Amino acid sequence: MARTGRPREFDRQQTLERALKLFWSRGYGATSIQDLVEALAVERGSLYGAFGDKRRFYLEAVRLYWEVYERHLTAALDTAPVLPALREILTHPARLDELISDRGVPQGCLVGNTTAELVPQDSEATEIVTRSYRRFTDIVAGALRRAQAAGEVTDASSPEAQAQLLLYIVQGLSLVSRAGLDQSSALTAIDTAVDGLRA
Amino acid sequence: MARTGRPREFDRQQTLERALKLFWSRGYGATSIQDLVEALAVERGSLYGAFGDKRRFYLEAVRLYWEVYERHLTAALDTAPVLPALREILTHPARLDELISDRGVPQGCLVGNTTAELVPQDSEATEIVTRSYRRFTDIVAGALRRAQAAGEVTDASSPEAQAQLLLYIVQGLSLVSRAGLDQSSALTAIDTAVDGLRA
DNA sequence: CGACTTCTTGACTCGACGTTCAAAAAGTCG
DNA sequence: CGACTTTTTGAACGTCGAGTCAAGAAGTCG
Repeated sequence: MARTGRPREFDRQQTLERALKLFWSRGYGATSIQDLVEALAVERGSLYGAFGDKRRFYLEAVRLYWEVYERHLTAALDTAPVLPALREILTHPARLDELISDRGVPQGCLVGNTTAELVPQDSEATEIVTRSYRRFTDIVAGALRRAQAAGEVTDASSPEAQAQLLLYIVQGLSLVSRAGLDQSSALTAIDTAVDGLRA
Repeated sequence: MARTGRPREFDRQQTLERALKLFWSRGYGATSIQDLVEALAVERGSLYGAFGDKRRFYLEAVRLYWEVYERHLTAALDTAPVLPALREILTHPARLDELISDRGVPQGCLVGNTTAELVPQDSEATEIVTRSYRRFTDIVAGALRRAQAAGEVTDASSPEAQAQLLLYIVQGLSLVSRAGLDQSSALTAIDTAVDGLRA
């Protein structure tokens, strides 16, 4: 099956990453196709050709966001001890360095933003978000289970309950931070949470 | 100062409350003036006359939302012991019974939704949201301080840090719940959080 | 080269949205 | 009643957004 026809002039992956940044900082509804055309330097028709309509484009960006985040999460928690890694994860709820190397960090977590804007009305978005949350708790619970067995984390609660609580904290922090972050009070709150897990 | 002119035919407060419900369930951007006209049974011009433009209308609804929530919060925490009340608050993050007596509960917390949608772009929304979060932590920290003094809550962390953490948890729970709530796992996570505060 | 396929470009369509406005209606005040 | 004020009503306006499309460009294949 030979590839024929005029070759694409832009890098699809790179364009998707740039679109992700824009969607991330402005949200789905507030980002117009025109904004994307200007920011990505790709004409409307080409975007439609490569990514489908706006909704599909956005959902693909969200999936990419989560893939990157999940890689970071898994890597960070694949070490002992777990609590310092957890603290790091809570401290940088949206630090996807690979994607945001240049500008300042966009606001909040894209999965959380999607939850606020499209869930539950959009069923496909709901599915993506639900799966992402599920993955988060599975990965974190796994790490906590090992840490409980190692005596690092208290077994007063199940790893699943602890992981669920951590999901709430990450998402809450990520959301509330949009309104302006008092770093020191956020850090002491995070320490309070982490200390609560200590055996 | 006599009131003259044609009297208003609709109840401003009641209309504001109904608009609040609509904004709450659909969000700011996704709620059109036409939606409001139909749901409130008030014509466009009358809405503009009574509430100003859409943005002012929405912000007034958010302010009302917070006033009601703050009353509930203050009342709930004005008792000892504090932890059961806190558990209740976490369990019903958006239970404003006065406003939503009929239909099902709209999704999430309106202040949190506003944060995701308008903050930080809209400075007035940012101000309202910031003040609401500040009030929450002040009220909760006050209750926790009394509870620490009474020996009910651990003093391993400051009341302020504990309150900040609780803000994250409430907002995170409220947000994540939009994607579908597994009641039992949410409850055990909440219990994990509350148990972590126990002295 | 010539047929074929895919991508590019930007003008265009079409609907939805927030907002305005003029005329009529319904009160108060003297 | 008649002057005055405010509200009601719904049509109209201008803007903007998502999505389409036709014509041309740039490749591959035989």
